Amino acid sequence: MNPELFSTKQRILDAAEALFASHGFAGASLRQVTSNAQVNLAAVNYHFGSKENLINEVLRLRLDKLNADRTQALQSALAKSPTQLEDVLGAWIRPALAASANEKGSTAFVRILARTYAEQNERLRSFLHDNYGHVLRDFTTALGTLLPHLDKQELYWRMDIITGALTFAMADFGTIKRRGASAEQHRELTADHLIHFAAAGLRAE
Amino acid sequence: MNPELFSTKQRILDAAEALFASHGFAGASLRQVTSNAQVNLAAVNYHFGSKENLINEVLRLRLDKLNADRTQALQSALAKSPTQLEDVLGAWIRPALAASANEKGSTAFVRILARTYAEQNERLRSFLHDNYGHVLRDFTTALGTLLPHLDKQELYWRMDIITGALTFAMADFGTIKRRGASAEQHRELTADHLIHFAAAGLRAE
DNA sequence: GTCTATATAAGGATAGAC
DNA sequence: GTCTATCCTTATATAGAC
Repeated sequence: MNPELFSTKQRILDAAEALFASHGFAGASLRQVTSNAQVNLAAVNYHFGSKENLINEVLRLRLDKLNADRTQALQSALAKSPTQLEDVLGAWIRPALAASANEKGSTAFVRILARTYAEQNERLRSFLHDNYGHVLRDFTTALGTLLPHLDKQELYWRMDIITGALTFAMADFGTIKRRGASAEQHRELTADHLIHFAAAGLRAE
Repeated sequence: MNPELFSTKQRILDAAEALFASHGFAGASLRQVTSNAQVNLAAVNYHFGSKENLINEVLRLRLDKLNADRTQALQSALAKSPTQLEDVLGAWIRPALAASANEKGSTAFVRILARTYAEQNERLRSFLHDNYGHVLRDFTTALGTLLPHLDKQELYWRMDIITGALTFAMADFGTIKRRGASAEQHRELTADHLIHFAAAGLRAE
């Protein structure tokens, strides 16, 4: 439980996150991971038991934080009176985009997240559902009071659309070039565009 | 060049598409592919040369068709007078969703497509760009004449958002349950929701 | 074109010394 | 907790018979 930043365990997590992001879970070998982490191959099994366990740990750490950030942002948005649609959307969108800039400024985690959807791995999917399910419900409830003309089913449809666009944007999959903007500026711009677009889509009859 | 449906080559392509979709490029082995295709292991190298070539073939076949379908649908939308925003959006969205229902009714190809984005593999990325680049330009140009209040940069932003949501929907990543609807009905419903949402987002100031 | 058999490499995991 | 060495499996690819 020692939170030192450069422990063997932490170095493995960092290296695994980067490699999983760029090569996928199956495409990144434990040999690559331990080599990049500059630890011994056997250390993975010692600290995590198996590769699959390592994958779960990498995801869990990031998801816990994203969930907490979103929940807190939602509470802030709801505390304001009157609550603005754009603020609720921002509470959903901005923490997710911020997660794309971890302490190393990489987009590792979010590419992993997008990849997790693509994996269609049932274990990972239910893992995500367990982590995200109640947060999505809270947001949809909040949106429902702001958009009384939409029934619950319609709200879920639109949140699905928004989350799809967001996930795509998180992983920087788009074709938009950053030009001169810094990563932070680009992220701000992306969030603004997403919120603006999504708000219009949600307000549609 | 024999287009018989059950040739060794075709069976390999079909099996590869299904397995790549469910396990990823790295996660699906040629042994699995040839086993499912009920052909000999060596047949892959005989017909495709290497695994990477097989991957490219699987993608290329589907992309060629999607490109052609989108281009034709765009021309139909532009032929109508006056051209409707919803029609142009439909020409972008519907062929993509239709591609998710190949002759076997599976969603294999689109999961592969989503996965390709996630792979961040430069070879695959440029492959996609070469196949999609000019089609995206044509659509953006068409949208520009319908939405004169948006400059080109803004149009690309919004197309990025729409395409993100679409890619997500293609792969059926969302949380929406189909309930009683058939796959076809669900696809129609998804297209309608996407077009409706996207049109509102595009029309926003 | 399709097969068997195999070369060769890389992968996950573990045993056991330190 | 960390190392070396190694087991065992799986992988891609190819050689050569048919």
